[in-house]
Amino acid sequence: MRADAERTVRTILEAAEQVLSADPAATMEQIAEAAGVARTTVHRRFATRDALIDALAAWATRRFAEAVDAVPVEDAPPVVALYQVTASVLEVKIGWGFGMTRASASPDPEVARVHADVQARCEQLFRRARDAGALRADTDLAWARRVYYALIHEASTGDDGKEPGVLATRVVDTLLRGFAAHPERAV
Amino acid sequence: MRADAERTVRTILEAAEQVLSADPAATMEQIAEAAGVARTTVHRRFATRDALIDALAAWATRRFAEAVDAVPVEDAPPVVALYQVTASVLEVKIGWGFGMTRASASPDPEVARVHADVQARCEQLFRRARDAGALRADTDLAWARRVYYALIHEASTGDDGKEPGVLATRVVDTLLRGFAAHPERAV
DNA sequence: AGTAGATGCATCATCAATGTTGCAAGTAGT
DNA sequence: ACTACTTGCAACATTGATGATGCATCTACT
Repeated sequence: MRADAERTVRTILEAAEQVLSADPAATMEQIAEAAGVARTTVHRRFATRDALIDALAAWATRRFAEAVDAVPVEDAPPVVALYQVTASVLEVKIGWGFGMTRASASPDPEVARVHADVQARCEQLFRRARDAGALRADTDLAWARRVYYALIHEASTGDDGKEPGVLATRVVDTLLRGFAAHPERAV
Repeated sequence: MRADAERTVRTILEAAEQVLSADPAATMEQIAEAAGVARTTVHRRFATRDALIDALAAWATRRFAEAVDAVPVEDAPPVVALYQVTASVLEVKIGWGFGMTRASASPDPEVARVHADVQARCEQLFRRARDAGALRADTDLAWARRVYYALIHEASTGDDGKEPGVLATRVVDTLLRGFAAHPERAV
């Protein structure tokens, strides 16, 4: 593939993530328009709509895996690692958008594997944090992970323009402390 | 309208909420199937797909408004009121699903008004909580509200079968305290 | 400069979803 | 029991999205 074609593919995928996360029923036309290319070009690169979506899932998964891999999780205290992972993930602008939600159902087993792998790393990180005493001993890890995902999603879709570091601080801070002034006697 | 027709409309709306929140691009056929009626019946009750979606937004908004109105927010300490509102909202099984996300963009000004009203009550509740010292003084109310919505959404879409009270406890607890064992020195 | 590859544009076929209608069978409310 | 309403079913027209193709133009790489 020529270099300009490679760029086009990336542009289309980014536009697709953007458009589809806003409206999962968006048409190829809308995606093409957002990418600034003709609709036929999209079809030349991705045979069918499903093929585009699968490619998007694979792409988003790869980017997230890279973001997570970039952090030496094992070498830092759990909470520090959590912050670094969060910042790294938020660095990837695509948000916890359309591509990621489809990754687990991808027909490509490799994609599903990578996605499950990232999920497992996340789970593991929370377990370490709990075992290290950073999280309460009775923490429901599945619930904690879901809340973590939701917070990342909120942070990534909200007011943009903020530094990833600032957003990561907000996410981790909220995840750990909540909003109460006196948490120990909140409930 | 006859009583059985009234039931059918409700069944369709509930099925639509269920199906569309799982897949916003779902077809009328899928909705009809989920409702256990013929597709033509859906079209008889809702002239167009948009009409169905608008009706769904109106219906969901009304149910949420009722759930919020059922709580005497002013008569209780903010945190207690927050818990009660949460439980009341979670009682309404539809989750923070498809209907609610469309309510703010509804063509019916009355629906938009009610939706904005609920939002304002929520905002107000958080402000009271902050002013009363229950939330930290530097709390970003918009962020807190978004996190609150996200938590309700997660709680309502997760493992079902749990009592609304249990879920509400989990939501409010997470919102206020987070997961840290020692919040005061978490960050 | 030359060539293979890439894009835009116009056009076409196909298909699935939408929306409509008529009719027969069933049911709520009197 | 009667009637008006409701539903299911089958058939149909319409529309919009999808996907394919041929051709002219342009551009990246050698």
